Amino acid sequence: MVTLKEIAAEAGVSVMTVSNVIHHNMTRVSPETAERVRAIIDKYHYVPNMAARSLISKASRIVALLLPLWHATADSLLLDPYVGQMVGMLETLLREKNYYVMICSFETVEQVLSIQRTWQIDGSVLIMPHKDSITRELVKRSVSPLVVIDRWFDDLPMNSVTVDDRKGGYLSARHLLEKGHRAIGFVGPTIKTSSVIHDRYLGYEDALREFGLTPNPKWVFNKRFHQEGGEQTGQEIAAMRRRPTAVIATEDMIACGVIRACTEKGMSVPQELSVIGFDDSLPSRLISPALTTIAQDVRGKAAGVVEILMELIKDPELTGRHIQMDVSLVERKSVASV
Amino acid sequence: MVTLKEIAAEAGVSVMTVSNVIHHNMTRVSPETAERVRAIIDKYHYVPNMAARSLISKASRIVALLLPLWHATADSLLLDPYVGQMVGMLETLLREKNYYVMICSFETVEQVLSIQRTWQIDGSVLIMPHKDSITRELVKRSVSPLVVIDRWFDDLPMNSVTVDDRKGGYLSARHLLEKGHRAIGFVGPTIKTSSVIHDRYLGYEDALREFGLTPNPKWVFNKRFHQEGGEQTGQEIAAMRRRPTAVIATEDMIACGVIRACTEKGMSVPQELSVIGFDDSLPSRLISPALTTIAQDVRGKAAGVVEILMELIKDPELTGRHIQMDVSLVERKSVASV
DNA sequence: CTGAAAGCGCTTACAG
DNA sequence: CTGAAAGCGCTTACAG
Repeated sequence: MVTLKEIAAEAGVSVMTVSNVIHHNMTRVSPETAERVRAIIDKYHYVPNMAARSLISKASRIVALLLPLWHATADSLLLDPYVGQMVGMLETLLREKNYYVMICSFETVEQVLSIQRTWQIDGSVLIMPHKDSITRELVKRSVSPLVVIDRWFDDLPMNSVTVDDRKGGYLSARHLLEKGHRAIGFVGPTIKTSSVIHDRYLGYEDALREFGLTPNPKWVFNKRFHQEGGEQTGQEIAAMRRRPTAVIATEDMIACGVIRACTEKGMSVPQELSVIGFDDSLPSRLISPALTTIAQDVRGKAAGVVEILMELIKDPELTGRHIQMDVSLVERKSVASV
Repeated sequence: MVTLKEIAAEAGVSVMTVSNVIHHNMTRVSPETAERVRAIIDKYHYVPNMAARSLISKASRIVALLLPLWHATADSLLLDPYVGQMVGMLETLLREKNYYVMICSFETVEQVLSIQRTWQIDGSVLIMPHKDSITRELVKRSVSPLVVIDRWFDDLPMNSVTVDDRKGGYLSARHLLEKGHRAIGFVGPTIKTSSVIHDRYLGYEDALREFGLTPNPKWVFNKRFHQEGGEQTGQEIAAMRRRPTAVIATEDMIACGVIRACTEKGMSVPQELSVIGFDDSLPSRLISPALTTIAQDVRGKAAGVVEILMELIKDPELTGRHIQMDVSLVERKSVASV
């Protein structure tokens, strides 16, 4: 590894001068010296030692992407196509801003704080917050600027990018209502623990109310995650005497599971059961019938996160930044008219 | 941030002594002193400054996961479910070994070298190598121990974890032959640039040969990536006068695309066209019919990568470590007998 | 068992 | 325009 000192020696100047050339402080170096130094820098492909810089600046140019370890899924959150997409987008955008990206799965807030302090992390992004209690604690205790994705608490000073979940729930339910459905179910994880799911449920209620309806509790399926949860629900629906004619799912994977299970039980989708997903993730275009779903702008969300993060890094006192992204219905083939 | 110096001051000892306590050099500290120091360390939740450590040790405890930017897909490789899974597994395993994980998408080898040097990266993993030429250059020039996934060059000193691709190709073709198929196509990206695809193709040839057959060039579809490539191919197949009765794809997403396009053109899968994928990734269980595919042990691969990496970090002179993982056929519903 | 000194590679005031 | 000095937080020999 070539160091500033060696470059300085070869150029016959002080390390200070080399440093000034690197930082383009050209008022402090004569053009001739600068050029001579620059040639040597290029010759050795000199790159600065980030550890040394970090030690002085008390910063690191590292952004930590925080991924809660979810006990329900033994494996990393990165298995989720939405998470993969989000991480990929964030990495791309952050690299453009000359930040490095560390991925950190974690179980406890203490672990996060350790990482933030040991590396003097410049900024953190919480992706797929699981339990609200942990998210709240992290918001309060994070020692680096933090942007939370998909969660917002009114009563806490925080920074966040969310999606209009209530509108998402509303749009999907209304779409079904307009197609003539009246028996509309709701499939998702427990409503209690997550405000996101709760908001989508509220939107679903809103739409029903507009048509003078209320949710039928028998058709509200909770505590169901991912594909397995969807399949379980699909089997239950297939076995019902009085079935819903349509369901909305809080996640594409759940919708896929419902469709698979119902299809296997001999029901036809969408003729006998219409299904709407949420996320517009990869699988929604892969399955047949292609899934009608609520699309969120992942690239836009990532851009919002990076924008807020850059502001926070400049001014850590800032707080209360909240970007709420719009959602839209993507009509494909999993909904029929009645 | 609490520093060693502050801890030392409060304990009334030298920084050296605190350092020894932290590193469990208990022969160099009296038990009483150690305990007193430890209490203060705990009280302040002291964590070492990695930048300072890195500066001295010329190491970083950072492993870089290198993701080539593939121009075909504008977005990051992390969109690929296999990549997400691999990154997630590697992160989990590396964290257990007290390494931190940086994700680095890159276009040029120079970019990788810069990152490795600027952070004094301890080890690197190349995921989803795209062009063999870039992979070879990286193998030659990497300034940190490098493990390549899914690619091996006999003529280069390198370290790698691969999958028995030839066997994978063989298994899928033989499965179809045993089900009575004789008109078997092959769908994948260009064979030329990638040894992986080439090996799968060779395995496909092997199986055909056992049955006295040779590939029909009209049914070998190249230059096709991901779902779009699959759909394109599916449309071509649907439009053919003489169609294959089955195809093997080099990637689940391609298989999904073929199935979708053929289904939309009114063909039924598997009755009119049997399809086998490769990877056993998420979508294979999501689509209907569920995809028969070649499964690879991603967790095992990740474990192999970490194992080799740890050896290399201990002894950078080591080379030629190559783990080849077995593959197996996962039978689901996308293959019919003729 | 304990500590003073030197130094990792860089930047930040401060002098000239 | 250029440089000598101090110091970021830690560890590594070396003394006592």
